[in-house]
Amino acid sequence: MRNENGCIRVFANRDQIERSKKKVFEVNPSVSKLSIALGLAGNEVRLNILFLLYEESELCVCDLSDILEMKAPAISQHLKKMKAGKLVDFRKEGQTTYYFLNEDYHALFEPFFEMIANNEVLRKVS
Amino acid sequence: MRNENGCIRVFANRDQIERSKKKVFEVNPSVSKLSIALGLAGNEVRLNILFLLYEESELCVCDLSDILEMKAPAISQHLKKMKAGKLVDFRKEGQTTYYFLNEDYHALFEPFFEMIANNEVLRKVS
DNA sequence: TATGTAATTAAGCATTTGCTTAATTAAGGA
DNA sequence: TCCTTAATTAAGCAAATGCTTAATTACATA
Repeated sequence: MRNENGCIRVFANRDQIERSKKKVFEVNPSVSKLSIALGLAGNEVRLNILFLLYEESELCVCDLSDILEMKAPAISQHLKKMKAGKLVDFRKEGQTTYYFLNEDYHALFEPFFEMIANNEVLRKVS
Repeated sequence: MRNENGCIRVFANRDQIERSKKKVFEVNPSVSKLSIALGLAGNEVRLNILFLLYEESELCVCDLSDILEMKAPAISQHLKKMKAGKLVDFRKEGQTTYYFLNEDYHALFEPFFEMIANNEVLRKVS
């Protein structure tokens, strides 16, 4: 009973496999969207940026550059990615660009930001 | 007023910068841990695996290979990373290895899994 | 108009990621 | 023992990531 991926076993739970395949197909839009958002948040620099925007409401590139002690282009490129993913939005004031959290992602990630603020992320883990 | 990262402005909010720098330093352990976890979950294949383990309680490499229609080594390598990050754990039964969600990460990601199950992740976004 | 600042974009590069195929390890059954 | 199966590991490689410095754009102001 070989399939195209090399698994051969006789005793697979065919119902479970078929049910799961259907499920994966159905939820694909959600998984796809969420994996992009989590991937963007899943970088230490970007998570710091998101957390700082959560705490301070809004910050400009130069602020973030000062706070995180990184060069402006590096910060700008991270913000560009998060802007493309809609995690953050911005407003311009003169030559300054202020970034802030997108409302939906603010809500989505708020529990994580609160955990970070209280420094209680996965206390039990490693 | 140039600093080492090239930002020059006179009108920076020094209090805000200093307060934020201190905060970033303090919460670093949480941010670091969480960014690793989110980075692991922030991949479409791995998020599918985590969601499937949430839905089915446990699955072996061959099951996941069948469901996701990917070769066993690819699945195995993803599981290896998540095992290293403690997101998943496993038990052996004969020559079969069953993987399941780590308890703490089950709790941490449960809201996301529920959103996926109901296909209601960021309905409003893009 | 000329100069300086904020931000972005471009180009280059080392590192990481995620797959592939092949080889290896380990367990079960004839 | 020999053969099959489950899983992992190794090796190779194309693509993506994340920084750097340099160049460019846009705005403010002397």
